[in-house]
Amino acid sequence: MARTRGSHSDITGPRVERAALRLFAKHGYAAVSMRQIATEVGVQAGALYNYTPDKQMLLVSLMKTHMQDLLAAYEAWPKPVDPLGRLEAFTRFHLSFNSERPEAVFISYMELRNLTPEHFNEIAALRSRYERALVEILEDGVQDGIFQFEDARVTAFAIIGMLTQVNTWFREDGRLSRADVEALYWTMVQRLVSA
Amino acid sequence: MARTRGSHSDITGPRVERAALRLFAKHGYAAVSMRQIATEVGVQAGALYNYTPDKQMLLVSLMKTHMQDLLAAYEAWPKPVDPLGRLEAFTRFHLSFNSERPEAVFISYMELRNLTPEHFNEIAALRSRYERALVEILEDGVQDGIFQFEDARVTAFAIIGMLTQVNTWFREDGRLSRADVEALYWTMVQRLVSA
DNA sequence: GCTTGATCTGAACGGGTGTTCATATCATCC
DNA sequence: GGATGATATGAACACCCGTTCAGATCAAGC
Repeated sequence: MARTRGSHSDITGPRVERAALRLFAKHGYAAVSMRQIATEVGVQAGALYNYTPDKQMLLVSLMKTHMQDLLAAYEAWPKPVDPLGRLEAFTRFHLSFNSERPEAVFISYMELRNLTPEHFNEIAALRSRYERALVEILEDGVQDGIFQFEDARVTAFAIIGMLTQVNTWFREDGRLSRADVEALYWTMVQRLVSA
Repeated sequence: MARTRGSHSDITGPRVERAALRLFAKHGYAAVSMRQIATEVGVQAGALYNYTPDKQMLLVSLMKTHMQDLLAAYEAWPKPVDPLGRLEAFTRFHLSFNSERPEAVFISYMELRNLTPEHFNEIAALRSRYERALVEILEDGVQDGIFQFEDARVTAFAIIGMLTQVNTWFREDGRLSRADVEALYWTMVQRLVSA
């Protein structure tokens, strides 16, 4: 038998990506086989190669898409002009965006080591564009005299580190709502930088 | 031929662990084969089974050892009695301990998903003992009136998140020394909690 | 309703996987 | 110096891997 229900390129393609995302996040890139992904999609392993040249590019595509989505969404996020408002926007954006796609966030951090150097550099460049956005906010705030700290880059790393860590413990049905968490972290971010 | 150079149980054992630690950290548990570990040790794959019942237990053993080392080292670390001094001790201990064994830290965070539920719970219990130590410092400081924040557990997570993240960017030969980093982060931790 | 092209199957490829075990080697003790 | 036990080899086991491809199937266009 061949396939039993017709042509579904535009349906199968996204399903392959979602299955790969889910399985890579759960078990790790190396631990997931093409046959497992195919089974989740409801297809034979060979059919996956209509949608990706190989397994590696499936991972690269997921990570690249995620980083590009991150940058695009951040650019589209409403931002005030004053540094304090921009810092609040960054904080809330980061928490909100990351909480909505924990699997992609996890993969994009965790599977960097499974990339070839070229792909790694590509992803790293996207990531550092995002980090630089925060550094610029911090530097602007210092010039305005409303922020104060010793090292903008380290402070930016600290902020991103503490915000990203939320995904490791936050649960939808837990003690705190998303709004609670946003409020708590925005308070902490302010403490970290306020003059 | 059999082995060519005699009995080395007490030498080979640690070498197996070190090789596994290095390779798991670099490529991920699932991506590393027993034959790769054996090659790094300079032995055939079968010989590894003199030192571990299977591959899974090799990982579990590394993670458990790391977490136990962490707790033991923290208990042995000199600690003042006042909350502020204890918080500084915790901060400096965490940075110092983690910077000395980045591979074990990485594995213990990254490979949790490759553990069976029982082993996962065992490791998670050790980890939360460590986290609870920080929470207690924070709560004591609030009672003394020298700390102030809205939620001790979230603050503890934030602190640990930002401290642990250092390992992702710190380089021995970078712009900042370990002492620089310790000082910067101790300042930031104080800002996060001071009344 | 026939053709075309996209999509999928199913089998096959060479090679790698974790693990076991009979056998060989060697350090140590008597 | 011969026996013993710990340690290592190397081959084998059954199975899974990513990838390829000829051929089957089906939707859409004429």
